Amino acid sequence: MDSAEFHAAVYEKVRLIPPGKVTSYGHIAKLIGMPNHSRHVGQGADVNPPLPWQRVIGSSGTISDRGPGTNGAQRQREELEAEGVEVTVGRTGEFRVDLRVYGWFPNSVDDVQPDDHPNSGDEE
DNA sequence: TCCGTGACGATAC
DNA sequence: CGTATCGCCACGG
Repeated sequence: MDSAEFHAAVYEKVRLIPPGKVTSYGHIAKLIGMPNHSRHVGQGADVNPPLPWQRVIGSSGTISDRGPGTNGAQRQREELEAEGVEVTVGRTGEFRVDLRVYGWFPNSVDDVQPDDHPNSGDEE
């Protein structure tokens, strides 16, 4: 698979993420059949069109910080909250989403159905 | 070719 | 929750 195909595959998955939900880079990588390319998923972020990357965060529910001076993470937080996603802020200023509530991790995009509730019966 | 680096992941402590 | 280590792979120097 070429890098172009890779990015295209990532694009298809990311655009399927429903509003009010978030997933992780690793899961996107798994969906496209490359579970070890988690880092490349994010790496292609700047070469892809304006995808809803705000819904793609780390496996721990943390939003990556692009470094000081960048308001990207802050913007993502606002975008997510606008969609109804509760974003918390740690003492070190990191943004965090509760994956137990807002996580979107279907076994495959083929498993995603309009009438389905992939997150039903959660909580623990 | 090797090395450093990176919107990552998982495990160990 | 924090740091440390290893694994993964593409890119540039």
